[in-house]
Amino acid sequence: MLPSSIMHSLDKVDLQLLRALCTDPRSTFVALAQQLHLSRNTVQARMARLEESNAFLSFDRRVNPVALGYPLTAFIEVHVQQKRLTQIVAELAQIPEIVQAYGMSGSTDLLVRVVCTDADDLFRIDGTILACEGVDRTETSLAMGELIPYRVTPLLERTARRVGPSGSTGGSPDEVTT
Amino acid sequence: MLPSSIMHSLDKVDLQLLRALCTDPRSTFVALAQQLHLSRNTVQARMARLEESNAFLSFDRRVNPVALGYPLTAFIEVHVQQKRLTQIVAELAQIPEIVQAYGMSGSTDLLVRVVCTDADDLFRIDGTILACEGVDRTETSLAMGELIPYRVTPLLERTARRVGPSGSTGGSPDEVTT
DNA sequence: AAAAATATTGAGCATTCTGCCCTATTCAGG
DNA sequence: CCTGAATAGGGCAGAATGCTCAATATTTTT
Repeated sequence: MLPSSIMHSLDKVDLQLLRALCTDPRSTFVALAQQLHLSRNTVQARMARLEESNAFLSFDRRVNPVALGYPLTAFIEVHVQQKRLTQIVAELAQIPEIVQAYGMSGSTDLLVRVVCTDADDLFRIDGTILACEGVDRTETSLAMGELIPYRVTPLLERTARRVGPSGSTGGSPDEVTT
Repeated sequence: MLPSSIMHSLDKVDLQLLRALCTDPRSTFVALAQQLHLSRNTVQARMARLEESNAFLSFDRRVNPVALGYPLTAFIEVHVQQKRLTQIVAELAQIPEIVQAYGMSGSTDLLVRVVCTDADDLFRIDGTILACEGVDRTETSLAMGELIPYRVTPLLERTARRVGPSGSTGGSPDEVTT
């Protein structure tokens, strides 16, 4: 579930902090303060606020599955009987190789992200998914490579440019002008 | 591109470290050492080794796009003229809302992950993608919700159980027995 | 099996960082 | 203008870090 605690909007300082952390995730508060010409107390307060407002997702996302021995990533579209959706999700959550699942609009019910050791492993996992009661059909696509690695820094930089000195991302970024 | 520097396999201690970091990403080395009954130096050496071997992906992945003002996530299957794939990817990388793109097997050429502010924004981004020379067709699916939030901890825990006291994940995890 | 290489341990030191407190100033909203 | 929130800068004690070192344990190689 998406967090429901986004209680404040991010201003330029927040964005700069996030950007700096993307550059060096182990930055100390002191270093961040120097880099951004802020007081250390401010960095501390801002970071606490970002934590509280769920600006940071889980550390899991930084763990490279390849390093764990799971070099393959696949996306499985899962077509289900709607009335059993909740149970199915609970069952899928018991499969460790399923690292994420979205409920989707349109003709796909679930988009399931899977990591696996090899093609046979993928086939096995697919079978496990299909064995769940209420799962009608799956369509598997193997990711051959991450051509654009996950990044938000272009967004951070653009949004920071747009909001100006002390503005915030309240509402839609596109509504904010410099 | 996937990192090509996975030069060593993770043993149980590495996995436990990663697991502990998933629980508390701001853990100090001292705290980790106490928690795992290790010497602080060992934690330090292990963390350095994990860093060097690309066990950690970018911090970007921890930044919640919702907090940035991008509450919607969508997956766009992009069908392209193969010979222009490289140029297309370069062009797609110029679009900040595209946060990730996989080259896929099968009938889908690219799976593009997009964050956006609303449905109109998504429609606009889709148009931008379609405007790239060599892009034939797109199919957009809107993620309605993250039913299983991204997690690797079940994998970490299972692999740690499997490898025993000092084993490692060299090769396929399924080949390792306790 | 023995030797060599590597990893771990625990101790230590100087430096830096953190959590927290405090007061003064600035900023933003009514 | 007033008020509350945020920022700044200073401070303190304790904790953490980066690094060194020698001894020990473990793993790998011969």
